Amino acid sequence: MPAAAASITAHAPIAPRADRDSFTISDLSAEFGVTARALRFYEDEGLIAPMRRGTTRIYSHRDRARLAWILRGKRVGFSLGEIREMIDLYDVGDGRHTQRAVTAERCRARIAALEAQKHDIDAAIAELGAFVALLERN
Amino acid sequence: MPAAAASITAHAPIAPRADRDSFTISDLSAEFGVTARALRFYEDEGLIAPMRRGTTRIYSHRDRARLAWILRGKRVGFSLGEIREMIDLYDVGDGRHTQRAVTAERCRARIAALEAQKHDIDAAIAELGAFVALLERN
DNA sequence: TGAGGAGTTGACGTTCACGTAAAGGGAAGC
DNA sequence: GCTTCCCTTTACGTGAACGTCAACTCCTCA
Repeated sequence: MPAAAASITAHAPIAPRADRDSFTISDLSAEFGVTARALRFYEDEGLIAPMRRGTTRIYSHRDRARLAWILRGKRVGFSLGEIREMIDLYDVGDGRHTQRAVTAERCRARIAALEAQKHDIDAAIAELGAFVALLERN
Repeated sequence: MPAAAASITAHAPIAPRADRDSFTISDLSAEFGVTARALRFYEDEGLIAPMRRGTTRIYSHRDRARLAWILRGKRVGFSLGEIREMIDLYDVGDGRHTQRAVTAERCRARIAALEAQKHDIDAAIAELGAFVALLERN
């Protein structure tokens, strides 16, 4: 990842944890409630690439923020392949103008899909709420 | 399914299609963009139970509305097992009082999970939107 | 009447996202 | 030195949600 690249990790909405500047695999698996196996799997799939001290993985704040983004992507229904695509979009964000236009268009498509998903969720909430009201009306 | 049971199919938000009163498996697979194999799979999993004329499946309006609910449940991230659970909740909605209280509580838990998911989606939309703005700023 | 199309039931294959077991390295503490 | 952890890789297993044949039956229509 080029140093000057616009990166999703620069805007991740998690607390920066200023108390330390690197994390082990078990730190992050405990903090985010995922297994170490999952983190290694994400690395195999090219979603994250921590530094190594020998063979041991050392996660930076950027890695930690990226992990937060990955997990949120999963929660909103993206596959790991889709999440990797979006990470790649961010990482090429400093490319040429036409490339950036394509990237922006794909982001907008993602946003539209998320809006549609919100609509589905609102419908599901409304239906469940009506059912609860029906259950409690007596 | 008891005749007097409160049913999700009574509130499904799809157009009732008054022009006909039953559907074949290929009707529904075409209308909803799923394969016939998927519909048979949902039946194997106890999510839907169309009538039969001989061996051929005949789907009613209730079946069609139920299918719409199943697919929306999938879109918002529920597994087929969870969707079946929720359908079962609806189907026992006319049970005893304590049973209804449990059902309502589980529905509220579902609603809370959906609200959290909406929050994740809003965060993802905001982040993608900020990134698009960054791409187009120049 | 026979060819085609829509439907059916198995049975096995596939992808995704990991879990799990095997086998071992390196450092800390007794 | 020995044990105990934490970490590593490699490799195979697993559950969910179907896809993909294969081998039928039934209906219809030229």
